[in-house]
Amino acid sequence: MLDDMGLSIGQVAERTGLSVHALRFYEKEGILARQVQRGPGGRRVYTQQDIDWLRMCIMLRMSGMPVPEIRRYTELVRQGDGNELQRLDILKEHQERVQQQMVQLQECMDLITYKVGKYQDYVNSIAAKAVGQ
Amino acid sequence: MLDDMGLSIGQVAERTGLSVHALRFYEKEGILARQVQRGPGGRRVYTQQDIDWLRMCIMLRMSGMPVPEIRRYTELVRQGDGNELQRLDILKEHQERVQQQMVQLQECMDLITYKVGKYQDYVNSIAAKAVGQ
DNA sequence: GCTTGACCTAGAGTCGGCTCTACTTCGTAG
DNA sequence: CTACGAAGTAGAGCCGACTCTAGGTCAAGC
Repeated sequence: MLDDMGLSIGQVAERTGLSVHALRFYEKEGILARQVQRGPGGRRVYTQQDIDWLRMCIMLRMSGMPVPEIRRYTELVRQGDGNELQRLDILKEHQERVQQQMVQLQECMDLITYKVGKYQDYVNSIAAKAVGQ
Repeated sequence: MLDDMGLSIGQVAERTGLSVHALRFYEKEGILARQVQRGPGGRRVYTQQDIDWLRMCIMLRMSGMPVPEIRRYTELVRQGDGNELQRLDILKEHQERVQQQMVQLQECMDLITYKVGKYQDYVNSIAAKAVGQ
């Protein structure tokens, strides 16, 4: 174990649900807001801030933002103040896509629910017949 | 052009938004409810029913059902009456997954909306300052 | 002093879902 | 008759996002 501010890659994996492989992959892909510190033996030492950032990245990924776009966003954040408008653009664009995704998903859900209803009725009617015999 | 009940693969591609490649791929994967008919020269001839089925498959795919599971469902339908309970199970399970997906997506949306709001405020405040100068 | 386990790197492999290539066969238009 | 376009087949290739392998370092415990 490391001191209370420093977490090993294994601990971060536990806390975020990502695999250690994925964590190294994300770092290589440049989607960590700050350079990960290294401890003795070249081991990665993560902070709570890294975890917070990762959790946001996980949200972005879950909602379908591709890794390269997360990288672009990360780079803006790394560059510091002055590019908030660009960050906002990326987020708004993604928001739009997520919105569309949700609409689509709802349409699918409606169809599935309709079919489930139909099959349920049918199955029930068969069961009723069997009982009524 | 074929007579009014028969559609070529190109026409089906247009009508469904799938590529002709995807249509052949779907057929090879066994996710067409009925064997596609063949016309002169071995060309595929689709019916309106095929299109309807494809549209449903598209919905299932869009909502994340993997091809092998669509195939399982398709096989049940092809087998005909008597397995409605199994079909219902597949649909219900998928419904559950879609439901979870929607919840997750909503969570992501909430975070994104929160961030967009924050950045918007910030950007507005900068703009206001610039005007006020 | 040897094993174990968590970590390191570089790079190869996997998986799903198409997408594309190469080559052939038609039917129609010029 | 030649060319074109749309179709056919079999199978290779691609892309994204991991995931895993091989081979190595190092500290702690037996």
